[in-house]
Amino acid sequence: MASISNEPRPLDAVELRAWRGLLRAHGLLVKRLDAELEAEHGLPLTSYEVLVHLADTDGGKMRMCDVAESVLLSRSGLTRLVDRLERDGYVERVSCADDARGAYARLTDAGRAKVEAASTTHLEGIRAHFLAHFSPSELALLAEAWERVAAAAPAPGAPACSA
Amino acid sequence: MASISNEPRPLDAVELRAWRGLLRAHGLLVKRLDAELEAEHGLPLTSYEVLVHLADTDGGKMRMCDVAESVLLSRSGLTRLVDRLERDGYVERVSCADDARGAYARLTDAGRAKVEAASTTHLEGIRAHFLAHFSPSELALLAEAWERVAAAAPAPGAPACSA
DNA sequence: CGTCGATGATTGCGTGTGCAACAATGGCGG
DNA sequence: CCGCCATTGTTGCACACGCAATCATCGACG
Repeated sequence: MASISNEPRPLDAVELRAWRGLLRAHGLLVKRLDAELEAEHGLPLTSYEVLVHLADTDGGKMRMCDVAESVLLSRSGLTRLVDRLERDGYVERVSCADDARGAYARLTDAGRAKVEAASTTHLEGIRAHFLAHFSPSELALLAEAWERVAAAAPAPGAPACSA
Repeated sequence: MASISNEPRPLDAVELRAWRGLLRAHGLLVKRLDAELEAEHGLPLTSYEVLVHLADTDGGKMRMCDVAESVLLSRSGLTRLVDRLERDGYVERVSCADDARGAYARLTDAGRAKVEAASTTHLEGIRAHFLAHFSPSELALLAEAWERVAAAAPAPGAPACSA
């Protein structure tokens, strides 16, 4: 790419639309998907995200800090969130044998049922509100690009606890 | 794996990476840019967004509800945010003559100076962490796509007060 | 001209989240 | 083996935000 000077020239129109569009589209999408999930399943989007990440693993359990990194939450934030999920019976904490400090969040049967039920409508929402606006080749491009972005933006200070 | 019949087919790998990548990239980007802005100018990203939108208008003033819609905040949220910006001397409230209910948020000289100073580093951040990972044609594609997404996801219930 | 529903802005309250502090444990070097 | 620092998870506190209620005002209709 053209070497960028530190000159603060403003963004051109396309750059501006690409950036602000990201902010706006993301905000609208998340708000909408969260509202749908909340309305149809009484489940906030962040809670759903946690359950999905757990469901994607063998045994449906993950270390707390790994979950936190996966959903971009602070450890304290995840503690409270798992408190709520545990109260609702969707996950349970299990201590792990090899590290007495650590704790797993493990999906319960109810939690797995919940996430499967919620997935149905959530996936429809993602398709309708997001995927529908991109061609397959555009999606492939996006998938690649996000990885470039994420790779260049490491989670601050933490290469994750299970690195 | 549980055999589910009425479940819509799950996202394929590309769709999944496109969607989760959006969530993750957005989260990382916003966190990083917010941290930079906070560190170098003591200005949270949301506050900066408000100031920028004001600076983009003639006279540097906007109706409160328009600002709220622009930055995807609730009216109450914006009220508090403008409270803080006013306390810091970056904006001031001015009542408008033609609608006694309404109020403008108007950029002060200090606010304009602040947003210009912050823009310098913020634009660098956007270029370095976001724009740098896309080619010009990809940016053009994104700009278009976000508008399709946003057009299909109207702000719930409100076509904006100054529509 | 008076009334009524709609709209703009603010406030009370509840909630979700991050930061800093803490206790418990792991892992490493002396 | 012991001491020292890093890491994990939790808790206290503060803060930003949304929702619902409220007040003032606008616009329209009879």
